[in-house]
Amino acid sequence: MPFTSIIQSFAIKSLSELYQQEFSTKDFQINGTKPEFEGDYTVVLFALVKIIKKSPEILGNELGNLLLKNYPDFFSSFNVIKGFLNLEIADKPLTALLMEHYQDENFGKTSGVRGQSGKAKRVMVEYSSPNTNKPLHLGHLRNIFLGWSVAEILKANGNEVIKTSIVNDRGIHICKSMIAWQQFANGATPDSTNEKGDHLVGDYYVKFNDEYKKEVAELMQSGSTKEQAEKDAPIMKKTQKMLLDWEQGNDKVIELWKMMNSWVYKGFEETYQKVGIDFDHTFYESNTYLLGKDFVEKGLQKKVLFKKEDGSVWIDLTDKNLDEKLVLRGDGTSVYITQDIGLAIQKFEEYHLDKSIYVIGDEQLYHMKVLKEIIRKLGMPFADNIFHLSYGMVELTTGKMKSREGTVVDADDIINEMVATAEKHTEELGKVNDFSADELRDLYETLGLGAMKFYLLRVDPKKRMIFNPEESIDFHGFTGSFVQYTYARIQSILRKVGNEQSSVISGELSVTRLLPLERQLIIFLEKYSTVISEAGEEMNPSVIANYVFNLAKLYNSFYAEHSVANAESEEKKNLRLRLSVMTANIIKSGLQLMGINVPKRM
RNA sequence: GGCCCCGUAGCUCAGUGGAUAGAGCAACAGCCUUCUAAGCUGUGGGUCGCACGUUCGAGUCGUGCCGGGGUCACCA
Repeated sequence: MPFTSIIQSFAIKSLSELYQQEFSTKDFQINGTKPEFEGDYTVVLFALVKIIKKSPEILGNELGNLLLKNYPDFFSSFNVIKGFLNLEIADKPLTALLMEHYQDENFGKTSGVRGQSGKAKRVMVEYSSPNTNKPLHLGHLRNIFLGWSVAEILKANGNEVIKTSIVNDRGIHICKSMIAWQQFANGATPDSTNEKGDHLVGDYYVKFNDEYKKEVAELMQSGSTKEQAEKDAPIMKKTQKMLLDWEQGNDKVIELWKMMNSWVYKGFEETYQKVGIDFDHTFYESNTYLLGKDFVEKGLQKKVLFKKEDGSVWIDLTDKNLDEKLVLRGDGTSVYITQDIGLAIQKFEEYHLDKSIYVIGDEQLYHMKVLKEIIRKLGMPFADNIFHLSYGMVELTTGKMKSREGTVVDADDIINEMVATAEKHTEELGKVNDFSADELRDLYETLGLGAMKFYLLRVDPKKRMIFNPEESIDFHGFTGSFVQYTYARIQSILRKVGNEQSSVISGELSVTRLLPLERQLIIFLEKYSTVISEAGEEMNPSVIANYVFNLAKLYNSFYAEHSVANAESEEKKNLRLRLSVMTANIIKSGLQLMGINVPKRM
């Protein structure tokens, strides 16, 4: 049980003893004590004043005295300032915590499935969800790292998690790349051009738009209106024809489609592997896009949906401030939301989910609200367990990224750049000159990817972020590298004392008096379980990023102040070694929840 | 225009209704013959967009306004 919960239950018991009535956790709160005051935890007394009708000073002193008397092993002292009862934890529970958990690599995590208090047990997290007409960019990376990390955090909270992606592999935009390739590529393939497949296909998507613009301009010059020109442009007509051919299963078109998509998948897979993320299952839109139609039929029967004269089907959500929304075209073909309805339901039915999470940008908030509302109106009991984990767009200092205009930060480019920057920094410092080529490559990737993932995850997901391509991502300060560096430092100490495996630190802890930085560190380490559950509750990896950074900072202060290997006594050395091992374990564990590895040396 | 999100130091961001609002970057001043200086210590820098309101107490909650963004397609 976390310290705050322990203190809370102690306080409840002592309060009941003092004032002969029942108290609950809602009657008062426990905070960490502000650094400028003496103590570790603070009971905020104001709320109790109303219940007990005594001044905060009297109340605080009565409670403090009784807590000290009832739990002399747990508390060592207290003070009351204004409405705050500050409690200092005794050294004993702190050293006991250290003894018990310093080697525990799963400290703070919940093992097994958690069943209490209605928490979801079986959770699907959908992320990445790319289109197959262009390569991944920086915005996708935010999505991917966020989704992957949230999945790991939910696992650490005791949930069973299924990671999925839906690949948008059909539709007019795919046909654009295909047409442009037919027209301009002269049969170029990834092999013949030595280009990554997703980039090759993306090039022809851009090429399509160039050509399209050109044709529209020409038509307008010979007298067409803009609107008419956009309809008449030959390349657009060919593309629309191709989409129809695809839907009718035209062999040649399907063959081309399969070939180009396979290039893209190979390219995506390469990128996923490089950044170390994975999926348990992948859905393809070409398999799911017809799914929703049955439910539209059902909705019509139930009178949840209605048909207009032209045959198009709609849902009226004006009561929810969401307007009317089209769910099926007049010609009976699906729109975006039709297939989403089908897949959303299929997910729950096939996987028996307790919760279905979609990691999608906040531009689709409206869409996801509508989706949820439609499913609710269709009478599906799980509608409330659909959760849109929305995140802000990544923008550039020069404005939005637009793949059609080529103003995107390409995922592969930025990854390579980060790894290269890590290499440059490492060479300048010259601390690992004895590493083999393989070890160096691993280290550069650990550092480069670590910096990038930390950068994208350290901010609250719902905030949009602005990336300046001129300034590369930092390796100092509030960064992945800083945290990794702290880990490497600790490994260095352990190597020095011959305990690299961290398993042969011996001796009981008999230290009677902890120094301020030592106790601060232990108390901070203890918070880790609370941090994991908060991150899970909020589905927010930045909670972990902030914690792990502050832990590293605290350890570095401790490191500068006190020697571990040459401590003033054997007892102190023992204590500090354990403290270091536990810090390293938690850094490693926390970074792993963000998909970041730790280096032994850097 | 309707609905949704954001507004905290020069910049990027933290801050479960609680004490004198905190980090990082940038600037300045110190610290490597002692466990990795990708580090540590210190200094300067704030009308928490504005105004009312709720409360013992508001950066945090409510209402209104101002500024920025998103969205409201028979696109995906």
